[in-house]
Amino acid sequence: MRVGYASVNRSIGCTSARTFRLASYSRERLYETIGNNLLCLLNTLHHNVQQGIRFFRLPSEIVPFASHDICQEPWQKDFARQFRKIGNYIRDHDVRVALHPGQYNVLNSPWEHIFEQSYKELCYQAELLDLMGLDSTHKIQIHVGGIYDDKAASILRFTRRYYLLSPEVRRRLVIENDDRLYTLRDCWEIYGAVGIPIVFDNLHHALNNVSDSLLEAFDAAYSTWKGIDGVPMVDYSSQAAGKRHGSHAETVDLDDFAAFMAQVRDYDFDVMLEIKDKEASVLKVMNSLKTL
DNA sequence: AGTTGTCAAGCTAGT
DNA sequence: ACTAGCTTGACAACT
Repeated sequence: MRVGYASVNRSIGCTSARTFRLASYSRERLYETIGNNLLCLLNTLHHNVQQGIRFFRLPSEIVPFASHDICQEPWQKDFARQFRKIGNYIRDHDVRVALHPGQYNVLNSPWEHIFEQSYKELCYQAELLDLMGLDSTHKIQIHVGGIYDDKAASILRFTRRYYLLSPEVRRRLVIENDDRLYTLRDCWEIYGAVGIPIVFDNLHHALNNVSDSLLEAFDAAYSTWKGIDGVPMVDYSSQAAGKRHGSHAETVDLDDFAAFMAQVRDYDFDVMLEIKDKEASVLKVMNSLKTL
């Protein structure tokens, strides 16, 4: 089992999510930023590997504005060597990476241009992984989208849009149950229609479910992953004490985590921690697993 | 050097 | 009609 964290390392002093304002866009600014982001990414992966961390969510901002109309630069060609180098490092060290586009990525929007824009972002993210030469176990994870007063119609719209996606995007795309709109059971319905794997999120399930137990939901999500997808991915987070529902805790609660693991001990999966202190919690969890 | 409003973008629920 | 909050963090303009 790999244990990972999202996007930004808190201790090494660089970030591979540097960006800039659209108003200050220029080819020079873009290339300088991509160059720095890729250097930091390799640095981050290296630090992860040295600590035994082999699961990492890449930031969406590695190439800022890549899916925006303003970006016409051939960055794919101009940074091909750097991408290949990072991909080689990932494969050589048995690291798994994933991507998680932001809240503006909505495949099932009734508005065609929002779908088109979301699709462009997915193409960019798939391209990142393709340029690294990574196989289909390296995923892109999204939420189902909006409801628009008609969940059944919106689920149907998602499935229709899914078939419009390129094979390069589809082989990597997975959906996650969210904290308010689409439950694991809703995701399961979509899986039944198009066969897309489901990422189980424990906190979202706790906040948003019909009547399914954690184990029922986990098992259902688990069964949607095929060999070509790699072992299932799971998002794990703890509720921040005293904060509003759904906000992520500052650091992992090892008792909660142990209770979670006790329920799913028979499954092999990779777990992504969505916890504010990032790799610090990963190290805590990895350490606790030795004695579990 | 530190602070804070804003950032390319969508949607929902609550005021 | 408007806004906080979302997987979030970082930029840039101001003290």
